[in-house]
Amino acid sequence: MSNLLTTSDAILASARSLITSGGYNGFSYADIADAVGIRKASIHHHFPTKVDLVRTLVKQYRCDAESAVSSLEQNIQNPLDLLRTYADHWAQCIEDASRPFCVCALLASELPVLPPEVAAEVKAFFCFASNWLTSVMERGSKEEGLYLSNEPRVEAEAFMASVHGAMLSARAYGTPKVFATILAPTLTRLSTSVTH
Amino acid sequence: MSNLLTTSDAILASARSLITSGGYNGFSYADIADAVGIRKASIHHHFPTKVDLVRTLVKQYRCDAESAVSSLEQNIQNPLDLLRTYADHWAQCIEDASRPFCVCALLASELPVLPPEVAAEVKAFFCFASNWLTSVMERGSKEEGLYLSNEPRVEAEAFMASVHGAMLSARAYGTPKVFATILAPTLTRLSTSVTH
DNA sequence: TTGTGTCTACCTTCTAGTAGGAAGGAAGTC
DNA sequence: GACTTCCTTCCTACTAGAAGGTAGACACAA
Repeated sequence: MSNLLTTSDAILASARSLITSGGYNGFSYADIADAVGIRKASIHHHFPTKVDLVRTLVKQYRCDAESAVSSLEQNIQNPLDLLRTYADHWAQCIEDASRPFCVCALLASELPVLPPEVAAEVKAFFCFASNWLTSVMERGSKEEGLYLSNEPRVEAEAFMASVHGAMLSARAYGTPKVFATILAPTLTRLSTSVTH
Repeated sequence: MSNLLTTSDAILASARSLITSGGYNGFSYADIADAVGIRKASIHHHFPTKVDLVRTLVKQYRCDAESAVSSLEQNIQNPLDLLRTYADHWAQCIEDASRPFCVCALLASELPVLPPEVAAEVKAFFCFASNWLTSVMERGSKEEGLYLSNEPRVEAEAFMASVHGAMLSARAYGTPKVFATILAPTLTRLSTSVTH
């Protein structure tokens, strides 16, 4: 019941935290029950099956990202600043350990064993992120601020891959700073071109 | 037993394939028993616990990588060619779907819920890969062939992150070719520097 | 009086792991 | 050669606990 959020929200929040730790098969309804302070059966009332829960979670994650992106676009016009803000967002999440991993990046690694409904939502997130980054790259190269060496779509995919790979490295080394260290050169390269 | 490999090798091979599909919590001894054609209890004879099995697997994976790298170094001198071969290796694995993911990259995403012994082996692999790539970058910038915009260590980490992120994208989109598409610009950038 | 949220109690299936025995080979002893 | 002993490998049969999920009752509010 509702202190700040509804039980259903608390379940989703707990599930997200558990998924970012260990993926789809790394948590159970019992774990959520412990974290939220209710019984397993109560979770089934809100989300009849685990698939329902995670599908809802990923869909909501994507919707949140979509609205965050559109409010970002209203506040920041410069494409390079948009990319910087995007990278900073993840850098902060990793430093704070609040949300140390992108839910969808983590679930993507488990894709072959994910229930199809969940897998579809994860794919949809990748498409959304790629499309947005591509649009930012396009604007940056047409207008000003970004120097692309390849087509916008390719630069977008490469940028997203760097972000996801850097998350993995930060987790593997246990040193959050490595995320920013990896991303900084990528951003520098997009903002200017050095001659040899 | 023993057509081409011992039972113990067959178990390890099966476990690796299962881990690359769904991670540490994504497979069970029953899955391996089905795949290898023996009973669960027989697996426990070779690897008393699941931790034993996966620790052995990851350690062997790292040792294989170390010997593969040192034989690579004997055949290929040019640093850029080394990086290209490294990227090609993974591109082929992903295309063939034989080993579509680096075991350690996948396990790294689950690190927080991994048994400590396994987590330590995964970290050791990251350190090995990073050290090797750093040495390649150093040689490439000192001798010839590579144009680095940053310190060798940073370039190495960024390169590794690109590889891991590209694996994730290839899996998410279900299109293996995206791996090569993402890596190609990175290799081009290291091989030459474009002016604007 | 109908719906919502929670509970206890239970079910089935899967989980890693154990106990103990059967089969077979290798090696030593007579 | 025959016998014993040991070791390895695999088996059947089992355990305890965790997994996802269900049934049905209680409380309370609209």
